[in-house]
Amino acid sequence: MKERLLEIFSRLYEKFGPQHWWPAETVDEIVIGAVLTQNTAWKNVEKALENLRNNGLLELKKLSETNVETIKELIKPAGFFNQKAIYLKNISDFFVKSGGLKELSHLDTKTLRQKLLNVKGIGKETADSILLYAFKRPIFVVDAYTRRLIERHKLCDCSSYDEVQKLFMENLPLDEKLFNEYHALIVKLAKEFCSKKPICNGCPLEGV
DNA sequence: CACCAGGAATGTA
DNA sequence: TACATTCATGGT
Repeated sequence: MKERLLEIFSRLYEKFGPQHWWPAETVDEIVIGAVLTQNTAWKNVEKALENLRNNGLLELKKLSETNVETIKELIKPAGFFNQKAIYLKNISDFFVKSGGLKELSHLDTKTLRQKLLNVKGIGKETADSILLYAFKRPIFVVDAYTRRLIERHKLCDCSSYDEVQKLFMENLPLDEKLFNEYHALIVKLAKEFCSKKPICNGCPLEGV
């Protein structure tokens, strides 16, 4: 299994090259983007991020001081704006009251993950995205694409988030750089080949 | 027109 | 634990 997972990574990396994730200028932007992209095309998230940037609100501390209605209007392009505006307030308040990135960085990964999951609006995937891309922790992010990959290539019969995550984390070195590229490459693969079609045409993973 | 996108919360059984 | 429903804009 270790060899198969590494072979898949190699093929994707050779085909697409480094993805340079997370596409953001600051850590705050990563956290905000992670919430906005929940079940939403990244293209729409970029519009919402740009609206926040143009209003000087692309910072967690700023958002914690902004009323929800204002945030709703600015993030509308990203969809689910009524919920996400509240979610952004929740995660912003959490960061502020916790002393910001610097203080939270002192916590071990398990503790930090649990604290993030306690924030309403932050589920497993969003929490792990923040841990991996904002805090640089070696956590594997599992998304819908990852599950399709597992299913189509019959890597295991697991389906739950935790089971799929364990599959990768117990069969790969716990390397933040590796997990960063791996997840980004799976998203890239899905966008290029397997988004809607059940079978990839010209998919770089043929025969794996 | 239908379907999907870098999910999560809530309710039901 | 395992599903079903709801949330909402914008691209294909």
